[in-house]
Amino acid sequence: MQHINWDNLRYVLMVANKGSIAAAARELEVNRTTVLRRINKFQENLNCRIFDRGDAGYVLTPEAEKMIHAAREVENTLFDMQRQIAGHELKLEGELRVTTTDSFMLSVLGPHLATFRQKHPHIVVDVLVTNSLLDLTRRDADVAIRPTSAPEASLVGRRLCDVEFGVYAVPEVLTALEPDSVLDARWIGFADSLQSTPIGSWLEATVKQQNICLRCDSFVAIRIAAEAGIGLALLPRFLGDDSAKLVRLQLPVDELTTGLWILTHPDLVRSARVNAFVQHFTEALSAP
Amino acid sequence: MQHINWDNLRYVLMVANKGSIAAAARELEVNRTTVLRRINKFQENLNCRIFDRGDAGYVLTPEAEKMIHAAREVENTLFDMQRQIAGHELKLEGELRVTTTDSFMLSVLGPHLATFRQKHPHIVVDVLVTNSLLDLTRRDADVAIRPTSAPEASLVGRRLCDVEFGVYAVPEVLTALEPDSVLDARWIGFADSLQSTPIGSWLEATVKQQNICLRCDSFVAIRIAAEAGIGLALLPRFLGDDSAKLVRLQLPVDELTTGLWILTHPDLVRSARVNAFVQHFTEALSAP
DNA sequence: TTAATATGCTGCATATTTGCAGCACTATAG
DNA sequence: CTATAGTGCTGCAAATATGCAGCATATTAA
Repeated sequence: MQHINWDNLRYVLMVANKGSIAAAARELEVNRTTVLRRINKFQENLNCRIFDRGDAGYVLTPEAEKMIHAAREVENTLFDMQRQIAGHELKLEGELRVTTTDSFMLSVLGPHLATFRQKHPHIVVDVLVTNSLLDLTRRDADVAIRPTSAPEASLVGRRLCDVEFGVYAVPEVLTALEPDSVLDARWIGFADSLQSTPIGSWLEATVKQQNICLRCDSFVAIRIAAEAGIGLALLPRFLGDDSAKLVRLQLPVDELTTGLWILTHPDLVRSARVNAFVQHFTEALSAP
Repeated sequence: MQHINWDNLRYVLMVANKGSIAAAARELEVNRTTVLRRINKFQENLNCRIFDRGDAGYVLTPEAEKMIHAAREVENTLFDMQRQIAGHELKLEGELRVTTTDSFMLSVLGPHLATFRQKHPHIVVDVLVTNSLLDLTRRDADVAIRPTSAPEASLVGRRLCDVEFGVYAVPEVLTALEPDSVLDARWIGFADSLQSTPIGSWLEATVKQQNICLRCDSFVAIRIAAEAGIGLALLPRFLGDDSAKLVRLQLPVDELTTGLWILTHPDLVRSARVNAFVQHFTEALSAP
């Protein structure tokens, strides 16, 4: 009996998740051919057809559903295991993965990463700047710094500071405004992960859909668009006030003030590296 | 972050089970160096020391205990999965693993394997002749043919026929016997898996320990030893009666009559191959 | 004591896996 | 319609994993 290669299971699961060899290969950061061959080898060893060819990739056979369920169990067990191990790591050295958005990278993390590096020269920080949410459960990242009104219950962390918002535009846009017609003007909206935040909800409730003329998933990009005169923009004040071209409107949006949080997985709270990082940024950014 | 190779987990688990690189390599049927390198790679990627050097191999570090527990869970999940898949295999082709002892191979399976092969030419039967018990849960084998008074509750199967026993010896040994001193004579005893059977218990209760001058884990080997004049032997009648050199004693051992069973795992009862095999041998061997 | 057997580990040769380039096919946009 | 972008798949070259031989050390048996 031929042993199945357990590592091929990881590939099978990714193809099942992503729906195609090519997409799975991108996620796994290997060549497409590798994924194809491993899938075929796995099916051959197991003597079981897991995938059928679909229009745009691979679809699971009905009989493989249970198998994928088992594979997911295995994956969860192994992620748990890895977090447990990482959570007990007491050395102030090695890799630490931190995720945040481009805007907070620009404004918040940049200066303090240098001081952290000076204090802990043997910790290698991988900063993952992305405007989509990385999954701390799956070890996509060890620490997340992001704004949220209510952190996920499964994570632990602390509030670093408040992020205040303001509505901004270039003077040309403001001049063209009719009195009391701010909400009928052209606005820059939110895409993807920004859409499902409280500020995204606010904008959706406040501005008519046809008045949204552009959507971005990044505050930096929104600022650039606003500076180009595309429309009104709701921005964190640290970004808007910092622009030489933008003027802030006297539109009260205090209720949108949001906490900036530093979060990690409960399994990682005892990790020396994670602790060092959280402590450093808490001290650097906390309100007095 | 470096992905851990899930297949290395299989190696880690085997080293944990066997206690040394060398023993694990034998079990996994790979070179020792391969095991060593995979262990080291796994520890390096996980940044966690799993094993310490012991006097005679590798011992688990205390912090790795939880990890091994998780690995065992993974293993069980994957064995379950494989059995589920194999259990739904409807083709009368491919590999089938059958385990039995050398004595039943000689006397029972041999002739009927040929007729099975004629009937099902696309099923490849791997016969695992061993006097130790293979684990059907772990897929060491798909079907077991062995004598037992009570099959394991977790397995399913049927009773093929009765195996009657008799006490045998060569005439020279019988001539040297004092009257009514059979139980004080020299006997050939049972080793390993035969020891913990009802016949093993009977012999232990019936013959004094100092009168056991040899132990074997195989009835074929016991017959050979008896034919060499070493002592008295308790043998299945199909083996003893078939010997030109051995004489059967008029010692009543009817209560030792044991069922010969064909067993499989519940997950495999719907497999076409398993069913074909079980049916064939049931018909061939069942009492009328 | 010596010899044999077991263990882990290192360096070189061989085998296997992976990446790359390209092909065929399908769907979409201009 | 053509061009582009996406998909899966095949064959060759490069990279990686594995096996083999041998060394060092420890244990056991004669």
